[in-house]
Amino acid sequence: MNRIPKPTIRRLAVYYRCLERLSEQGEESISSKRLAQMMHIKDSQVRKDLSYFGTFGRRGIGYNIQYLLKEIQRILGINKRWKVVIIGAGNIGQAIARFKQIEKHNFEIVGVFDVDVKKVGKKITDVLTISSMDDLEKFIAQNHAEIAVIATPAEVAQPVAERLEKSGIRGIICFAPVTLSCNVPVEYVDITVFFKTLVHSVVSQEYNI
Amino acid sequence: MNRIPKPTIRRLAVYYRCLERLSEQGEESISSKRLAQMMHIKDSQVRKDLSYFGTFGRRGIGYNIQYLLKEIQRILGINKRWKVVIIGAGNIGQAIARFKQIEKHNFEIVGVFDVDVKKVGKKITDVLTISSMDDLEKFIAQNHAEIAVIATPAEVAQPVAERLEKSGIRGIICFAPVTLSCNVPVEYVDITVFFKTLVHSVVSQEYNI
DNA sequence: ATAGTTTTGTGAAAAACTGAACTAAGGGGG
DNA sequence: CCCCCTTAGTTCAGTTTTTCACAAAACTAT
Repeated sequence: MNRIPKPTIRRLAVYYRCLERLSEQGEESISSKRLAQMMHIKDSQVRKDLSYFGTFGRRGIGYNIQYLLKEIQRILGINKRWKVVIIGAGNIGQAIARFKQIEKHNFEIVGVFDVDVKKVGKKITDVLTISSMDDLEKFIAQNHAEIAVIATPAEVAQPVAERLEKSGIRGIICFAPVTLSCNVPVEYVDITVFFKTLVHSVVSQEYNI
Repeated sequence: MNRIPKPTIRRLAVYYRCLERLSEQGEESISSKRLAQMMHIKDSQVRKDLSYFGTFGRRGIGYNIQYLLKEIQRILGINKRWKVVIIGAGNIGQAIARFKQIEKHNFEIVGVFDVDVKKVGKKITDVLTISSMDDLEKFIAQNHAEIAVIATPAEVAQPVAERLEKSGIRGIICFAPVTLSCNVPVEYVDITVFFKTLVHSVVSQEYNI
């Protein structure tokens, strides 16, 4: 199987989002052209992206929305429920824990952990209470959590990642501003990086006038 | 001036983060090789990225950390203080408003807005109180805010973006799961997309064994 | 049927990005 | 001073990703 571009995977997740929206609006099918317009990309990009995985459309017609949703679900691996633990109950950790959208997309937050003993026991939502870091490994094993969110300060992110990996976690979303060394896939989300790249676009636009 | 790759800009923000860390540790200079190792990329990539903007190092020696920090600051446009408004005081909006890292990086959150009249007047931090959407345009003009964070539900993101653009906002960070139509730069941060791309890596790893 | 229109899937070309290799500096030690 | 090691800047080749362009398929109307 030939390699699939990383940007293609990202776009697949965005196609999914568009298709959900269209589905809610009662639409039944869509063309690559319209889907591309929704995302401000080229229609050929949409078709190429999908063609990496098979043929899902019908010439002259377009794509059946429900069918394509199912297929993208399968391709991305979101056709099963994933259990997620969050490490670090600061601003970001708590926001993620409370973020409804994640639950809706087949991710279930099963635990939130913090080193701060004053935070342990505090309720985050109706069903989530902050646990102690001491219980991390046991909890992950007992609950079969496979995904972890690192929302700790940068200094402790690496050791935390190592504990997670040893406990059987299979993928990490890292909000800490560090590059981790570990053998499971990691997605980095450094919020400040988005701010910085944004202002670069803002200031460099000035010269293009 | 020839176009600069978007990935280069993103990496520049990450170089900055690494240099800050090194600076805190009392380091004075660094080689492209070590910087590359910190980020798990190739050293030639580091040199290539920097060379788009000038020559900042000394052969045989490396880069002076303080000098390179200043230069990247200038390149990215974070050598001035940017005023930021946040639209939507839900989970994400509030978390961003309270997020210390952003303030540290020369972004100042000056206002938080929500349509919910029950939220208006509520304190988010010592200095931030939720304002009414009715006051948005006047507030942006009076406070000279240039950056906005959209943390609203998807349905209202587009009209909000249009109001922001008309009010003089020059760049938008969009947490809402939509693609906006507007004439100012936008950075999209759809948290659920990160979860989805992550699990794709996780499941596709299974086959690569 | 047949012609016309729409739209997919795909191979090939173009563009964008990365990486290896080379050249030129810079410093240290004998 | 000369040799050797280190490391930045640059060039060019290789790889990846996007875009183009067109054949094939499917529907509509006549």
